[in-house]
Amino acid sequence: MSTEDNKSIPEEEPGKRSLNFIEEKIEKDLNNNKNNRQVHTRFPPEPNGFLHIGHAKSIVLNFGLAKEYNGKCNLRFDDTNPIKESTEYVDSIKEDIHWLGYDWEERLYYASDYFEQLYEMAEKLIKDGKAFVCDLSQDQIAEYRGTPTEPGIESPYRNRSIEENLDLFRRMRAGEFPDGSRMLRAKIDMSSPNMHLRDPIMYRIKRSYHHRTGYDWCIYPMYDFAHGQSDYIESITHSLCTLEFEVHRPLYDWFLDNLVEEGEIRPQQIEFARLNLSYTIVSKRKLLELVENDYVDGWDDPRMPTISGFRRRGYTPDAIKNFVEKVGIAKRDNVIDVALLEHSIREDLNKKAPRVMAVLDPVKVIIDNYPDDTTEDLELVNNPEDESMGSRKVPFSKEVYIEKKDFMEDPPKKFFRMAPGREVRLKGAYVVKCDDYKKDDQGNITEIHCTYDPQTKSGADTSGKKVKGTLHWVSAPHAFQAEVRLYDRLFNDPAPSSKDEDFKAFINPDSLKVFKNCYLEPVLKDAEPEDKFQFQRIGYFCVDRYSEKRLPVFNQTVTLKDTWAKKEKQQQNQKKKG
RNA sequence: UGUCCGGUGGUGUAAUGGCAACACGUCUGAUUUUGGUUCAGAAGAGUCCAGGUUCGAACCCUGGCCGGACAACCA
Repeated sequence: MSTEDNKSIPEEEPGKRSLNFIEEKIEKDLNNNKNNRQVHTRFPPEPNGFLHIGHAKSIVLNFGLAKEYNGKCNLRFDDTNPIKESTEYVDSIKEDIHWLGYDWEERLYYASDYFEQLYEMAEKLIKDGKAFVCDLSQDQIAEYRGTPTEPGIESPYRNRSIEENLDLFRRMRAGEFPDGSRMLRAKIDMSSPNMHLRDPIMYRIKRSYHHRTGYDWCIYPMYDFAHGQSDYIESITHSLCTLEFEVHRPLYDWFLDNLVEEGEIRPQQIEFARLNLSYTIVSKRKLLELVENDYVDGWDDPRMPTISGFRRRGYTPDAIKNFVEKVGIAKRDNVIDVALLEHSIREDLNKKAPRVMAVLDPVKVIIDNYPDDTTEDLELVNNPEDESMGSRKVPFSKEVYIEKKDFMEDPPKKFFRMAPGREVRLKGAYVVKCDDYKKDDQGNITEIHCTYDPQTKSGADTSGKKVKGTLHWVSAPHAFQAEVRLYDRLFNDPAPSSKDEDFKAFINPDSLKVFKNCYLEPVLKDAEPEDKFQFQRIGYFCVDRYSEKRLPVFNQTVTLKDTWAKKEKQQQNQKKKG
């Protein structure tokens, strides 16, 4: 560094993107030969709910950093509160992480694996005079703790002898005292401006079945006494968590100061901002509320911002990972525009999803000059973005269905679709002209009559005709019926959880629309659950996870971008205002 | 009226003492047998404010202002 006199212009390194603040910190540690130049992270979920998009950020960060720096990332379940945790959640979490494409190899751990070691550490602190058994009630504890602006006062039990503390703590473990009657506290500083340092609770008595240790324990460590030491036990070098744990860091360090042995790897906690998404809630507690009160169809409802919800909705792991990478890592509070998520899935599916035709809200079109008993097998490409995806045969006949929305009796001038006297192309087939239509008593269009121009056959057009609009369609006799579910955002408000009102007041009543009589082209009969398609001109769809062959169900992942719909909407809004 | 952490286009993220960049979104236009994709382009911040240091400050210093976190035997 000292010989850097000639200010050489820094070489442009095109492959090197700018580092986020955590990567910078890691590289600094690496340069200082800290932790034997190892990088070891962990993803530490509590198994008390399903993983959501916010966890995806943490997963991508922790596993991604390990990969980037040739290190390892553990999966550790932070299971120190048995009353909220269960193996159902453990299983779902493991499945979601694997689905995203990450692997903890043989490093699957549980904080409950360390209960015995944690207990030993607690005894050590007692013996060192740094922890004591306190008999204060819950209310008294709160009272003695003070407030953020006023210091607390010391517990009358704070100065028990080491022998008495040790005896009492052992008897706590042995089950001699009722739940809540005593606890073990760290002896730190009741007047600290940091609330977390005011003799924090280390252990509480709680008789409850634990999903892994059963009834072996009746005392359980608190998060603060478990997390840092678990990191230490696993030789974690960089312990990443979200901003709300920033105030816990002095306590994290205090325990480590008193427990870490010479020469051992000492983990450091680094905090980053959690991910917030507009129009959605990312809070396990609130998501649980939606599930328990049947606002949604379980944790994996396609409207849920859970990993399993996105999966059922048709999102891909790549889209989620790309999204999270685009969002970045920093320390300021943020709200990500849900449009960025939608952009990520469209970007991915545009490359991967085969195109098919499906009519969601059908109206019949009869091509009067087309022969009665003829079926043509038309060849359509599966994906114009990727020739290697080949092509397929699509049957065409005298009667087809098109979308009701694609016909207007009296269209505005920029409407490029079917209308009386107008010509449009049926995608991959012919140009047809609308001659006539029928209506029922309520004025609904029931039938549209057209003539086709045989010269305009797709790929062999000799007519030289240019038409503005191209419609998707399915041949009526060949179509099969399916249910299609359209999803919209679950909440109407851009920030449903930041208001004084109950977040449930912002639930969008139209977040799910079910179309039961949709007609799909024949290839879709063979589709398997989770298969993904682009329904041309509509959006991306996938076969529902629980779909059955008898009556298949397709979920809309996301719409195609639709500049026509956008213009319509803007005009409507202007009319309302004007 | 405490401690800690943050304030850069509408949103998110860069620039680490040297021309404020990239992505999403928005708006034009072209291409298109998907009103998709693709392509070309535009608008939009002078970096919360005020001082200071410096030839030069988004970046360093001082003081404000604004926002967030913290008072569960939750994590």
